[in-house]
Amino acid sequence: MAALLDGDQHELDPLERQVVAFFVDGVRVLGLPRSIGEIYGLLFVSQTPLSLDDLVLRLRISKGSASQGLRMLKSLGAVREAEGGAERRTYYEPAIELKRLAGGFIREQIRPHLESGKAKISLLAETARDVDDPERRKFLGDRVDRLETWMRSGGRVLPVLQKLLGQ
Amino acid sequence: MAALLDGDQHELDPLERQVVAFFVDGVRVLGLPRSIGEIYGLLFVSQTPLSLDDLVLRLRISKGSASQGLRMLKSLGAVREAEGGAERRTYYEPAIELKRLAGGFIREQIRPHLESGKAKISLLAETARDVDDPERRKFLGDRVDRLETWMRSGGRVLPVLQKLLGQ
DNA sequence: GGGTTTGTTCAATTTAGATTGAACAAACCT
DNA sequence: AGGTTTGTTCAATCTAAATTGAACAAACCC
Repeated sequence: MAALLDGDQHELDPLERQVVAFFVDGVRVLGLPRSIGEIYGLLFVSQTPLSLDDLVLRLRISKGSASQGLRMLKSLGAVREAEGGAERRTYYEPAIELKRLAGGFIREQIRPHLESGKAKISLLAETARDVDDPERRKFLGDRVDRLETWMRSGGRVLPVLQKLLGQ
Repeated sequence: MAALLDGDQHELDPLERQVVAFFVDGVRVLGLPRSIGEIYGLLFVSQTPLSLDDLVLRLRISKGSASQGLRMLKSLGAVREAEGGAERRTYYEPAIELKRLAGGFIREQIRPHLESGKAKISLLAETARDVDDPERRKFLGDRVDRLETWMRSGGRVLPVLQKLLGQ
């Protein structure tokens, strides 16, 4: 029978809620969905690894959300499957080294956009070269150069960022 | 009478559309609304400063969007009011120095979150100190320390970022 | 084989937040 | 004064993206 008064033993305690809320805010700043913050947050306060079903039960999110959220967190290098447990189901634990977290985010979220940005600028440069009016063409060439400078700066900054965060 | 065949002289030409689309994608990565990218993008390709009405007319966005978008862009230091023109209405031009753009973004979007993050971690630390079970308390203390380390790293990185982008 | 557990996929739904547009205010004119 | 231009505000609407949940698949059991 279902528990009376909704007195679920599944609910988060106040501390867990505080931590989860912290990470929900955190990932929003990074432009990631709320569920990512909830999942990572709960893993972060947990003393033991958690399974997908644990996340569904305690966070009251759907299996779909939990599955997709874990996939993204794995691709970011922010969670890993726990070793050991000869169990059937897999348990997850958080990566807590900033170096790894920042590295995954840069690799998965920033670099791809930087690359596609460079490609779009190349196309832009072509379009700008075909402009008839010489003065307009010159102006556009300057703007395109400016964009290329931005991208170069971005490319130079990322490795430094990674190095500084790896400590 | 309205123009026949929707042959508006207001529509963006293909090059302008390409540039606007570039910035729309760009600001989405930064978590800013589409209209911000449209406005900055059109200013960026324009050889002359543009007024709020110019933006409304050419981008076909509402006056509300244009007004709020310009306000945010001003707060980010990404646009400024053009000098000269003794006109009544104000004209805007884009800031194109990466140093200024990155500085504004860091000041307006990143630092506030970093500060509020530190505050939330302090509260978290208090909550964690009150936990009864000693083992649990120790674990949570470690996690809180980890968060504090992250924030310190973040704080150290920002000035370096600004310095590197200012070139 | 059938039954159970664990996890994935994706069309339909929900929701957060961006956009609209009408009312309002401010600054100018004659 | 009243009229016009320029820009702001904010409740209502719209839309893009996150979430759901049911169907499906895969891996194990007996």
